[in-house]
Amino acid sequence: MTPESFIAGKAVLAIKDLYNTDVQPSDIQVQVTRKEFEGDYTLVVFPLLRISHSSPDATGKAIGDWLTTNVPEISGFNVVKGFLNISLSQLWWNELFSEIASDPDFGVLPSTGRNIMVEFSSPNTNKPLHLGHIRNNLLGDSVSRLLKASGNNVIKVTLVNDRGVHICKSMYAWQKSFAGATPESTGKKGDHLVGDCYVEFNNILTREVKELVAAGMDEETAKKEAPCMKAVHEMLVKWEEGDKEVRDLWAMMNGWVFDGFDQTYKALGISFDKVYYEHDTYLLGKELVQKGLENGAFVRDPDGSVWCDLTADGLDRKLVLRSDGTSVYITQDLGTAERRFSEDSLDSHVYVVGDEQNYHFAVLKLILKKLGFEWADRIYHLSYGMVELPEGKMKSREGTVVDADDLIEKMYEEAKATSEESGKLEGLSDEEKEKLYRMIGLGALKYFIIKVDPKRKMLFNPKESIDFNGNTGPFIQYTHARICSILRKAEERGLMHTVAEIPAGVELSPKEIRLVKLLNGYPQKVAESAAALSPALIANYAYELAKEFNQYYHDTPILREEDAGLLKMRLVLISTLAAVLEKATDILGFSLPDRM
RNA sequence: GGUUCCGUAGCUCAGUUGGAUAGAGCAACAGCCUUCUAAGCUGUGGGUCUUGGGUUCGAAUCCCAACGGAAUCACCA
Repeated sequence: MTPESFIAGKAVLAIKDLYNTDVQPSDIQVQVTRKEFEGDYTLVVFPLLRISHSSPDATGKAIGDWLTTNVPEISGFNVVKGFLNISLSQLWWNELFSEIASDPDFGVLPSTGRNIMVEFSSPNTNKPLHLGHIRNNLLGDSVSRLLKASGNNVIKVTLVNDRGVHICKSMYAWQKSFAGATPESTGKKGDHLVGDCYVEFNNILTREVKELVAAGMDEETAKKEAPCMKAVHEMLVKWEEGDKEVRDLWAMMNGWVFDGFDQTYKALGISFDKVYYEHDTYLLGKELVQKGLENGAFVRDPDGSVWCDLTADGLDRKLVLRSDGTSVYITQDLGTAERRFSEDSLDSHVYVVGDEQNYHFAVLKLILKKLGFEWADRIYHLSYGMVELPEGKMKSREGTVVDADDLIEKMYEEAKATSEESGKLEGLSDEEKEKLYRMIGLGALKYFIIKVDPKRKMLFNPKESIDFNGNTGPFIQYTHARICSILRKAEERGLMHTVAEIPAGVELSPKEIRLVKLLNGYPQKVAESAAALSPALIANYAYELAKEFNQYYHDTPILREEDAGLLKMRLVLISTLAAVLEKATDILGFSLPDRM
């Protein structure tokens, strides 16, 4: 039981006794007392005034008196402007502390038995990953970990967009300008090579459009009539027909890209349980069109196209099948959703996709509902904002994208430079050092991305890069390293630190109580965070906990403490802190070093 | 134009069922390493929470309007 609910429960009894009125514990507002006031938890009395028919102060005092008299765990109170600040006894804190410290599964929520699929990353295979993809990947990975920590079975999947015009463009440009070039021959990572082809295609297109416009054609038409565009569409048709030459080229170039992506995923520490490829799934959903026509959800226009009318829901009419009988993007999304829910017995499905597709997902859910799928309500679009640069959106054509591989490497370099400067890593092997630099660089990057509320767009300034001081991943890593350092030294001295060894009657200081309070809030934070699909809440929690420890560390002796009981208690406390920090950052997707 | 989202310190961001004097980090300035790791700690300055109304004991938070920004509304994916 949390202290909040404990106090609320007792307050219910107090109100019954004092005012002869029945209220529910949920009617009682209890929050952690703000730093500047004395007390541990605060009961807000304003909502109770209509029951007490008395002033805020008098009501607070009456309830406070009742609680201190009747509840041994409550040791005192004060009332400030309608806020009843309650202090809990040392005994209470000792018990709560040992409960938390002795539970190895603290913060692991009970199993829900629910199967949740999380789709994220879902890259196109015509260019390498950039910072925008990093946000998607890190969010998806972290949300998966979060949902798992809250007791769900999580299936991480990605849908690779490996077919379509975009990849044909790269293929065409390769034939035209790069024929024969391979990752091996150029020494380029495969996805980057294919990305170069894509850029080259745009150069060709621009050139051709310019010529056509110079010859008197308007730009719109020129973009369609350009020889390279026509060639690309021809290529797409050939691909669909299964033309061997086109398919071979496609398979080869996609292979390069997959190799490149694998390296990036590995560097980010990200993996999937299942990989879907669009060339396998893009025809799904057609049978659902038939179903929709039968149950009246869809209508067929005279030209043969099929639509879903969503105007009654405040949206537009949505095309689900072209007049030529081919499907559109949403058709395959309908089909894949249906297939996944039945194949994997899903209870819900989270799609990590940028907020530019909010409309698409609103439409998707609505149509699925109209098709009669009750699970449509359990589809969640984890919509996140774009990553912007100081000069605005990233534009691959203007060369303003922040490349994922470059950024990861840069973070590693900075971690290395900072570490070498500090000179604290003496005695570690080169291999261990390398591992550490990677860990710190990745921690900095991941925390930087994850700490921001997903739904907000965020800004990345390449010039300022990502900090290693202050509210950052390395700060949390550093905190952990500090704790480990103390525990190492304690071990060298043969000092054990188990809850059982703490003598009875050891008193927690106000700062220690603050730490226990924070620790105590962790499970609830996980639950809240999962409900909101926002790992940012965990990130902020981890920072708060680390910050609180550093303040505590600064003015509280641990190994130098002479009182053996206090020393034991403090060792237990800091090892519990380290454990919770590890759990929290594990959800965020990065690791904490033992030293740095 | 319709719909949706956003607007908090110079900058980047917290602030979640409405609660006390709106908080961190960065940047600036002033301190703290002979003492458990200074990637740390302490302090100073910095705010019309875009604006104006409303709801109420109480609003950054909820409602309405205005202003500013973003996304989207394809027989594209």
